Amino acid sequence: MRMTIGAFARAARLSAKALRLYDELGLLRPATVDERSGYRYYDGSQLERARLIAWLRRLGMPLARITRICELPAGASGAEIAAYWREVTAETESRGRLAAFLVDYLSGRGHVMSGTPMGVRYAARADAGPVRTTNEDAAYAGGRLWAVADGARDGDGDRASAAAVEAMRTLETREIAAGDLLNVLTEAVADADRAVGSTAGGVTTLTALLWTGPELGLVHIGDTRAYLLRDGELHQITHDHTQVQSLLDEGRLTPEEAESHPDRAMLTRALTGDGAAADVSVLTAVAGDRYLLCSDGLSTAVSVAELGTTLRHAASPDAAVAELISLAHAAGAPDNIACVVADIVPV
Amino acid sequence: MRMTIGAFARAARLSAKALRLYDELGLLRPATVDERSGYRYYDGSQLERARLIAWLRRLGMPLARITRICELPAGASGAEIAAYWREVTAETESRGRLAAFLVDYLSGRGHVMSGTPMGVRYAARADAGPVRTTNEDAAYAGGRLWAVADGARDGDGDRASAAAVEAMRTLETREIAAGDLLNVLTEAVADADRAVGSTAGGVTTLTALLWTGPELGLVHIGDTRAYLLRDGELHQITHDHTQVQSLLDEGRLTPEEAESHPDRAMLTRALTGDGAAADVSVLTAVAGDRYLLCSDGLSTAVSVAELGTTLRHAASPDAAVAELISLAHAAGAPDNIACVVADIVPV
DNA sequence: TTGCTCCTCACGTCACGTGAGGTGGC
DNA sequence: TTGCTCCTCACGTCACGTGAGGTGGC
Repeated sequence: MRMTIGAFARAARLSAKALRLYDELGLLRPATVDERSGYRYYDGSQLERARLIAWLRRLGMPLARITRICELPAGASGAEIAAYWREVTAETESRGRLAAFLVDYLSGRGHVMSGTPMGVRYAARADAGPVRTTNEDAAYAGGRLWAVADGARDGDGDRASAAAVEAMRTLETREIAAGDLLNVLTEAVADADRAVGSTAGGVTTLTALLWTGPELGLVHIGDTRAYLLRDGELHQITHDHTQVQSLLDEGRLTPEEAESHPDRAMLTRALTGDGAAADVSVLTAVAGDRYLLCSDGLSTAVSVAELGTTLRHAASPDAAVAELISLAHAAGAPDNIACVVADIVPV
Repeated sequence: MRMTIGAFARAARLSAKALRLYDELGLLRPATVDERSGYRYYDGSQLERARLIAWLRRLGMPLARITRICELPAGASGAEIAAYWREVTAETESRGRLAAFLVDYLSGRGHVMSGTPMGVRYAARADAGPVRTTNEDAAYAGGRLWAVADGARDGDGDRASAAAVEAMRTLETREIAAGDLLNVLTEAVADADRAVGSTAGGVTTLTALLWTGPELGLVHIGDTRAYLLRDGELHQITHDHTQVQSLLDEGRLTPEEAESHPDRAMLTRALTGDGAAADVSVLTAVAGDRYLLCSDGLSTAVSVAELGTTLRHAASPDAAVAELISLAHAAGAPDNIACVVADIVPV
């Protein structure tokens, strides 16, 4: 069935202008072109391809990628489209995190109290545990930066976690302009990710806090965690990047099922060296706050209730870290444990 | 603090080229411009605005909209950004539905069986129920189209549901090219939405099936439902667009809590006359399939188990419709009921 | 013959990136 | 004085939309 460009455009729901462009690019050539007049004639059998192109354009796919997909057999092209859409979703999610942060930041602005000047006290420990002889966990606490990282057991995990924490340590001395905290943290994570990439295939989680006055920057990727004890109540302030947490979020798993899930440790995000998608946010600290950063070696061995009790009663960060690690040992924790406790105190 | 364009660009994480454009557009003017050399000088206090612009650009917001947001006070600008992001999310979701459909379609292509030629048998009824005297529900069944619609009780609901179904009826006679079913359905929903818009503020749900050979187009928006009985098993093939369903999906509600939720009828999507976001998909019918379309008047009064039993045992679509409606009456259903049953039969 | 459709330029949109070629400031 | 930075064009990118001005086909 011979169709003019106009008829074909209407049937395929594309503009004539677009069809002329696709002809020029070689993406969709007319069946015949009249030599004298230059009129393009399409065949009805070309409609299927034209409609696929129209759909993919509506998805926002660039023409270069559409060209590649059109070369593929039907089964493979479906997989390619699914892959494209996963990319779009991932990118939208990462922009969504930025949007959420911005909204928070703009609504909270102006609330900054002059308040009492505050200082910090802190303690850190990375423990190989009673069972393992190697330590893939890293912990660090300094005047401004507190961090834990948990390297994957297979491969170069110990070096990956150490490299990530080491990269973050440049933040200890870096000057940070007001309002630039989020940018600085994002850059630091990118640096840490590159540092991880330079190990031989190492993978690690990272959870870190950066103290800059009442503002406290939080960076998080993987299943290490940050908790805040404020006014006697313990809050988990990070969200695990694990398969199990995703299933929980979607309501496809109950908390009880999650605890005994065989793939409990399967991460959905981590520092791998090829582009980090960490959560980055900014909190406002209050004198009296006590922060806990820890690897899953602690959070799976010790219940939230016990974490809370210990943090409430420990006299100092040092004491808290020591007690938490002996609690984990008492529970028979087979895994490495990284643990940092930091207090915000009036000065 | 006076800064050159280069220093300011580095601090704000924008390019010098971008800053020159923003100057020209009036979005971000330099504090001073040297008359002789044309050099731009910025003040440190302008960094906050520059950083906000940089963040919004990273979100993908057009400069025109950024300009409007920069005029707003901090609180209002947060709300505006949240509104923008909701738009982005809604648009991405609608593209995501298209992507999912495309992937399905391309993986399923080639599976089309030559098989036995198939015909259809169908019955429809819209019942005012024993309690109500008005009927906001509409039901229709013809040789190709089967549809139910449930108008909102306040306002022009009866006319809205009738208008939506009436608009869809043009599909009964419309010629549909192979592979064009999705486009045709999308257009028909847009027409139905416009028809609803021409009633005085009416709002309605719509669930419809269009029979075109082994392919069966499905259109769905709101809390009317479609079920499929195949091989003795009943499947719900639509997903309610209600608040309660969203809470269920997010795992914030158990199925038991959902049943007694006070806002059970609160819709998240419907035909309102200002742009429809209906789910559109294509199924492949099999001889022996029995389809049920119904309004919530039936699905809330009669359990899924009873629906299944009735559909399994009824000898004909007519008998099934009659039995389902008397079951609903027996359960004391106070609401209107729209109900369509259609069979795919070998000929 | 009259519309309608088709053709090819060519410019506009959007928000820049990336030179080219020249000058100002320390 | 030597680099470095700044300036203004100007073109390229992406996928078209929208004319202008002219011609082909029934």
